[in-house]
Amino acid sequence: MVGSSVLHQPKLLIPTHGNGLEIDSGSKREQRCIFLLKKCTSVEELKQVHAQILKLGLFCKSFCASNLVSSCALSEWGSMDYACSIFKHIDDPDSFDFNTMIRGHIKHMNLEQAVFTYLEMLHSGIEPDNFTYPALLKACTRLSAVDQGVQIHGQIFKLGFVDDVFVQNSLINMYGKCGDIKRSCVVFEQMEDSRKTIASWSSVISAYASTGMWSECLRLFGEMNEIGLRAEESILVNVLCACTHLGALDLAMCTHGYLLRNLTGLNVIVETSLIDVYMKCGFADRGLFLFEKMSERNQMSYSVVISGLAIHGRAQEAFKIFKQMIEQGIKPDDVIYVGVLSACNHAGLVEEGFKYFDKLRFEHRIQPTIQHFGCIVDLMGRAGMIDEAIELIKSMPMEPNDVLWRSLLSSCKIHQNVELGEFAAKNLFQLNSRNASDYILISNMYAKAQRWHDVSMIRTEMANKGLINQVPGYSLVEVKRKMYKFVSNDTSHSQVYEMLHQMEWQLKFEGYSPDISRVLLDVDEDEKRQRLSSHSQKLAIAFALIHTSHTSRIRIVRNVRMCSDCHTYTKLISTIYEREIIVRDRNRFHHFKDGTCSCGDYW
DNA sequence: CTAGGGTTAG
Repeated sequence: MVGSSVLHQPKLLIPTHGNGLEIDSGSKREQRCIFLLKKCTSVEELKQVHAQILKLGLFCKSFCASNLVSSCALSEWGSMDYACSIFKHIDDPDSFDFNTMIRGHIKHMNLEQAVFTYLEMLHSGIEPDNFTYPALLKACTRLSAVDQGVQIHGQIFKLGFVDDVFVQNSLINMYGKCGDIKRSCVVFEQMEDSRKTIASWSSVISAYASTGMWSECLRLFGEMNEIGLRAEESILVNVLCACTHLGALDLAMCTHGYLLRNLTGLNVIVETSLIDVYMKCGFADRGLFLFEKMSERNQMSYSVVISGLAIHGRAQEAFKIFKQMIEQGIKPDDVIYVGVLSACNHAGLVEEGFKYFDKLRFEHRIQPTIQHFGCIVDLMGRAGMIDEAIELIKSMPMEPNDVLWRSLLSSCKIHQNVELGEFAAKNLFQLNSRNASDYILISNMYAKAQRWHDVSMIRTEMANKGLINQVPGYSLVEVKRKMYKFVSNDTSHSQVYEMLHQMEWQLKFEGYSPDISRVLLDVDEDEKRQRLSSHSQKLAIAFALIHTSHTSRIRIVRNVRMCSDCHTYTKLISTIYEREIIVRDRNRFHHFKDGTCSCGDYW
């Protein structure tokens, strides 16, 4: 390395002999020192410059010591131990020196040390300045210590740094990362638009993203564009993430285009986000295509592809890529195993599920999480191995959660095992579920077993708990880059009902009759039929049929699982209207085409 | 004549 060979000959850098020293003016020598410090690429080199600074008696002059500390504490190659030892020798450290040390500790994740240094600073009578607070707030962010953050916010007020734009950005970010979206927003709203920097937008958008407020995230992104600010990479990654969760494929594609037009190359994070968004918005082939031509892949990239294929029910491909990953020397972690096991799940591959569950524990020595157990319990239950599933639940090192009991209940419904279904339901309700769909599940079980008395008991219980007419289900559909939301019995789009009517006529010709036996409401048959026909998914499909071109695919995102009537209905619609309909429900994708569904009616 | 502040994926 050029740098180090030069440093082995100190006299070339700082003339310590002959006239060199006397001729150079003092300021020049100090500037030379600072210049050298900037050029250091290792602690070893820094030590040599340090030695020369001491030898020349420059330590106490013109920020030499400060520069030594900052170079050592903040560089990629830095060492906090060494930085501390230099820092100790500074007789009268100023706020800059303390700030540097605090930032160094944070960079090296010694967060307690950072706070300690801050206290030391106060103790020495050095006033914190507007550079101190962003650093401290960063420490709070890392520690998720919102209470301390609030305290610091108070001090910022007192000391009058509250109008500093960097301090404000740090506050927005800190509150956001600590999950206090409200406070985060308050700081953001208090800034004048003209003073908001790209960092302010970035912080608030990522705050919304980390809280899962995806629509808000996109709304702010839109506002930012209106102001005329150009989005940067990290914001676009958050936007993609929002698209993933909302199923906004068109917007994701625009964002992809924007990235290609405005950046010279896409890094791993951006590429991984793109793959994820395509996979989870029902465009698996494009996600796969991007994955294949990635130049650099990491654990995350494999993870999104595997879990993406899983929700599309493409288990064999997921297994293949999992194998490739291991061959590449990338270790699977617990999240990737959730992907692999859920691939087994969505395809009903019981043997493979057991195989991977063993591999996870015994080959890769990962502690199974409740999600892994959840996959296996679901797999067993749906294969009819309900007793075995219960044994597994009993053997778990952790308490079973609602997801597990719900899955078991649903398996009992499928296999008509009312006795164990009641057991599962009892456990589920002990976890204080106020989920109307859970009651519907158990009532469906009774209905299937023709136990009408129990059905009505459940109905009464629901009414007592105020769960009737709760409308939890919705369907989102994207038309011309906007997401439209439908809930059951939505009357806000009158056109849709005309369309539905027309669709029903066509469906009748195909031999469809609505399955009203599971509608739990205490209403007459006509009303039941009416309720069923206005399920949100049907409304969304009708809306899309009206407003999109005949050749385009219809994509729907749901927050709950599909009812079997909607499933049958959608299969038929895909034939009658010759449209591909892709529905993402809470669990997975259903790809309807020519009267069949990619899930093979197993879901 | 000094250095330093926000942010990106399962």
